[in-house]
Amino acid sequence: MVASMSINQATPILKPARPQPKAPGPALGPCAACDIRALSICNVLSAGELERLRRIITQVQVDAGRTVIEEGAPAEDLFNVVAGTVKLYKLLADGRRQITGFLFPGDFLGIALNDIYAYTAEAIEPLQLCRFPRRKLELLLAELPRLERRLFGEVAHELAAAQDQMLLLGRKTAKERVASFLLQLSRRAAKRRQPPSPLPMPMSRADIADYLGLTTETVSRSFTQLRQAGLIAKDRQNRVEIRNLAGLSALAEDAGEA
Amino acid sequence: MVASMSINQATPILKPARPQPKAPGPALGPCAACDIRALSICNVLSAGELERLRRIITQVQVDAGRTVIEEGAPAEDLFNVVAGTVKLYKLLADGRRQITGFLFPGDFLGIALNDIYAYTAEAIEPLQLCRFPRRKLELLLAELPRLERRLFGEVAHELAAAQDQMLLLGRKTAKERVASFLLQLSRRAAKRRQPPSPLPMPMSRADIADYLGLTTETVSRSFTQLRQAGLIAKDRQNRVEIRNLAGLSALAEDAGEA
DNA sequence: CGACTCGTTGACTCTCTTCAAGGATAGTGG
DNA sequence: CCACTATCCTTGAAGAGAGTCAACGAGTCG
Repeated sequence: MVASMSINQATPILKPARPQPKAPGPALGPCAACDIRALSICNVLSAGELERLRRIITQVQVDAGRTVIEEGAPAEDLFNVVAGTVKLYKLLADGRRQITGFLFPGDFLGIALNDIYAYTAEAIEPLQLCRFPRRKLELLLAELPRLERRLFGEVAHELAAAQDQMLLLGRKTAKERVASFLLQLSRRAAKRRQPPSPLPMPMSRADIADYLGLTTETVSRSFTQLRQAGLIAKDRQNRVEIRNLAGLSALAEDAGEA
Repeated sequence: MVASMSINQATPILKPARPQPKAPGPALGPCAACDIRALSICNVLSAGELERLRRIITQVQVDAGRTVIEEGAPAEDLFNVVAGTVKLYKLLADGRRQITGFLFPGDFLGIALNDIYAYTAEAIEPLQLCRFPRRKLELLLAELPRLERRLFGEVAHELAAAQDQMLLLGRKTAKERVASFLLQLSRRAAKRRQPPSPLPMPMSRADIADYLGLTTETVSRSFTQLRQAGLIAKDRQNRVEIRNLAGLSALAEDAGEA
């Protein structure tokens, strides 16, 4: 029974982009210099196709704590995370919150069902985003089947992750949940070509709790238990070091997981 | 900590179809007589397109308790549920089970990520399925963009449902979970043009428990509470009647749900 | 330096689980 | 047709894991 009232007034304000620091290739504009292109949906496009995509993109920035999209609002845009961390969540009427996912650079945001966003997305860290107007993107998708396929794969991937999370929320103990969470962060960091072990933790304990279906206290206690068991450690920057990957995996993992 | 050992030996046996009772339209074969076509992915296809799809379809039947697809197995086929009920689940190494969804006639089955099924699908009732070989279907999708879009929508829908379920598993009480479950069944029945109120319950208490992240005992007790509160009732066939829709919704629902 | 937020830890509570038993229903075989 | 068994559902009593309430320490910011 967690309320998790964030004090931040989550007003959806998207700053228009700061003037781009003009990358070398003038044709591709910001895309040429984009260091997460290889991770994002853009990675299936040829130079010419990328240029077409670029034309409908707006670069936007979002301050930490601000809302990018809001549950129930008309789904007018989709986004690609270029830099920063995002949390997605749904609320119950009385304020109970469930975080359904965290997004990192390269991740895609905004797939909606009935032209209505099904969840809220809020910046944990200052964000750099690529914004795609939905209408224009849909027109483009009809002409770029590879991009559409890529997007399909993205959604299928999210679905698989959601199913893993259901297993976690429905059947794992607190300690197992935290272990699973750390391993997930580690794997995703590795995919972004970042070190898998001293893990930066931009999200708060409350965020982790609302992601894992626990309370901040229980998350904290679980961290302590894992630390005392020698599975993890913390450095001064509050990063989490994985000391015993096998042990952590044994604790977290289900029958067959990636 | 639920084990939910089902005794049934879940061997994946797909019976080749019984000889089709030859529907009037000879061209469309089984599709012409298919009474769930309007619900399924087929509903976006013209007659000619449907015929192309039909050519790659095999009709199969599955006995109750048998496995249709198995977590970890190579994803060679996709299916459309024509008749019967399916449960999808994932297992932990020690046998704990999480049911990630139930499928009813019209629902689609088998979207996989890395050509590997991410979950097991088991028949609750005897099934009638349309089987699509994945390879052939993929080739066809490239030529039938409408079908691909339809499938995309299907996956997006599943994702949204999964997010709702995460909210349920992470933050709702036992009574709220059961109420949500009943409403979900009711809505889906209505979509299939079946009466939304005396709800047939083909799944066992154990299945419901593993779907809601509870135990059979807690599910049973919650049912009793809802019954005593006058929100639901049961008839002799074990169907659940919704007596107070508003009350049930108030109990179940989050901020903004369909 | 004080006010604030965040994370940690402790003590107690409570919801749900676990363990156990009884009742209902369906299928089987004498 | 009626035991007899097996399975499922329900109910009760006791127990445990996580939640709630509360306090304290550490780091931050104005």
